[in-house]
Amino acid sequence: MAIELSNEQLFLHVVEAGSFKAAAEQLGIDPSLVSRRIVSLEQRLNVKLMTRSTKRSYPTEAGEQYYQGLRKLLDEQQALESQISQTNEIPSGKLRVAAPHDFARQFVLPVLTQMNELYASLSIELTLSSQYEDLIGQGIDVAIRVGELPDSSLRSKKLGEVRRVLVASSAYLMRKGVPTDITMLSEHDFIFYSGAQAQKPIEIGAKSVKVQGRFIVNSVSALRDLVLQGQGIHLGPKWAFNEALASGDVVQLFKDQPLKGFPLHALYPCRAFVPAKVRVFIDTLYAQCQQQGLG
Amino acid sequence: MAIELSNEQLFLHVVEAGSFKAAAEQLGIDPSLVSRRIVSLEQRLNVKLMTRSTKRSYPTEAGEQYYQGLRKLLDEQQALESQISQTNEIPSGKLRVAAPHDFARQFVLPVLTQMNELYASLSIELTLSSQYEDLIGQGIDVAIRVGELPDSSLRSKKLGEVRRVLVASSAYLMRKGVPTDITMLSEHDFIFYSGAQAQKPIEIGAKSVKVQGRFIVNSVSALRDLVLQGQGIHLGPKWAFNEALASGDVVQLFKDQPLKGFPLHALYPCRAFVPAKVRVFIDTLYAQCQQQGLG
DNA sequence: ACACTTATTGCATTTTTTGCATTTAATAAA
DNA sequence: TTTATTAAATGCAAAAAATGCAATAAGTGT
Repeated sequence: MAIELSNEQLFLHVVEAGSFKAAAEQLGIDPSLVSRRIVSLEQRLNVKLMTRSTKRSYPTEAGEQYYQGLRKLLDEQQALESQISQTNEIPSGKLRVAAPHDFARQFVLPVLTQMNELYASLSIELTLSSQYEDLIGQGIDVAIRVGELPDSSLRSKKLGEVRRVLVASSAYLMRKGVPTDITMLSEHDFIFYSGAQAQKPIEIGAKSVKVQGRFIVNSVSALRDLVLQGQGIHLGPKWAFNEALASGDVVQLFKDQPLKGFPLHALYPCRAFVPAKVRVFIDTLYAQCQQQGLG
Repeated sequence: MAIELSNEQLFLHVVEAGSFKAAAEQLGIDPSLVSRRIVSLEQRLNVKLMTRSTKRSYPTEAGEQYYQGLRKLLDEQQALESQISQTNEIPSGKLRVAAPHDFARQFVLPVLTQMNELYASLSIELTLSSQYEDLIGQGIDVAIRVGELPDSSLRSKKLGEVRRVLVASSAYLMRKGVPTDITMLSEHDFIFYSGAQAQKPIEIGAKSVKVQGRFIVNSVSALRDLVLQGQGIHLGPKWAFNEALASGDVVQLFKDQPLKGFPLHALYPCRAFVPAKVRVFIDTLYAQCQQQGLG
C-alpha cells in the first residue's frame, strides 16, 4: 500500500499517536517504514526529533517545536488548497479548543459533539480551564474568552454578549429580605466568581454599590449551587440561571435595571488561511450563542 | 540527477521562472519532469494551475492564489526548520520589498545591495510606490511606511523617527526675506509633499501657522530640486536635506524650535516564523536607519 | 503557411519506496 | 541480575515511482 503522506505529515501522526508502531497501525503501514521516514526527516533537518523507547516515543525539545509549528503550517496549507480547488472544505485533523469550564459545558460541548458526528476524519481535544492566557501558540486552535480582550496578536470573533443577572434564592430573600433599593445591597451576603470582577463594586444603571461576601469560587456551576442553597446574592451570567429562574428556584433582582454584560470572543491564531475545522467551529458556535440568547 | 524539491516548491519555481523550460534549466532537470510534476500537482488539487503557452506560461487565477499562499507557507516552514535545526538561517528565496521612492533610494537600496552580495541564493524585488496600502498579502514580504500606522493585521517594527526640517534656499531667502517669527511664515511661498500633511497648518513648538503655496509634489527628490531652485519653503524630512544643508545651498529655518517628526515602520505579515530574509532585512535596515540619524 | 519554441507523451532505465523477516535495544517483571 | 516482552532498526528482495531521452504535439510570431 502506497503512502500518500509526506514525511512531515507522518511525523505529526507519530507525535500524536505516541509511538511509531501506533502510528503505523493507524495508517495501515509497516512500522519499519515509519522509522525510516522519521530518520530521513531527522537527517534532512540534522536534528533528532523523537526520543525512542519501548513503551512510548516522545518528541525531543526540537521535535516538540517542530510539531507545533508544522501542525499550524500544514493545516493552513490544507485550507489554502481547499480554497483554490473550490473543494468544499471538510473539517479534518485535530481541533483543539480551550474554554472556561462551565461555559464550555453549556455552549461548546454541543457544538463539538455535533461536529464530531458530522465529520468522520475530525478528532477533538477540549481543554477546560480558566487559565489559558497564552495557550494559543502552544497548539490550541481556538480559545474562548469571556470579558474584555487583552492585546495579543490573535484574531478574534465576537460571539456575543454575556448578559448578567443579580440573583438569589427565594429562601435567602425570605430570610434576609428583598432589597428594594440598590444601596440596600451592601447589607447582603454576596457570592463572587474569582478573578478581576470579584469583590468590585456592583454598578447598576448609574449607581454603584460596594458589596460584601465571603465566598469566592471559580466555577459557575458551583456558584449556582451556592445560590440555590441560599448562601447569598450573586452577580453572574444569565445563561447559567435561566433554568433556575424559570422554575422559580431563583429570583432575579432589579430586573428592569441595566447591568453591564461581558463580551464573548473566540480567539484564534492570525494566519492567512484559516483551516476549515476552525472556521466551521467558530461559525457553529456563533450560531449556537446567538440562538441561546447571547446576541 | 535527483530532484530534492517537492511538487509544491517546483511550482513556485515555475511561476517565478515564467516557463516550464526556464524552470527546468535553472534547476538542471528535464522539462518533461517539470511538466509531469505540475500535472501531478494539478491532479491532486483537481485544478488547473498554469496556462501553458509557447512563449510564457502563466499561472491561472487559482494558480496565482496558490502561489501567493504557498510562498508564504513554505518560507515560514523553512524558517521553522532553520530554527529547530539550529542552523544559522541564511536568507534565500525571493525577498519582496515595497517602499516609498525617495526613502528607498537612500536607505533601502544600500541594504538590499548589501544583502544581494552577501547571500547568493537570494533574489530581490523592490516595488517603489507611495500607494501600497494593501500590498502585503499580495506577495510583498516587507513594506516601509512613513507616518502613523493604520490598523491592519500586520506586524510592525519601528525603524526610527523621521525628523523634519523647515528649509529654503539662501537665494529664496535673499529675495523674500528671512522669517524671524513663526507667524511671518504665512507670507511665504510653500512647497508641499502630497498626502494628508499637504497644506495643513505647520506646528512649531506650541504655535501653529497656516501657510500657502502652489506646488504639491509626491516626490521628495523633486521637492528638493524645487527648494534648491528657490521656489519656496518646504517642510520635509531632514535626511533629504542633510547634504544641501551642509553645503550651504539650503538654510534651515527655526533650527532650535521643535518640529514634530514622523515615525518610520517596517510592516510585515503576521506569522509564527518570520523567514530569515525578512528578519535580516529589517534588522539591517534598522541598523542603517539608526546609523544615519533616524534614531 | 512556415519556422521556431515550448510543452507533452512513450518508453527504457534508474532510483526510491515499501513490506517481511530478523536483529537490536529498551523497559518491566521475576 | 536475569528474563520476558514490546518496540524500533536493519537487511534484503520485490514493487512502485521518478527520471531522462527521443519523439510528438501544440502554440507563437513572421
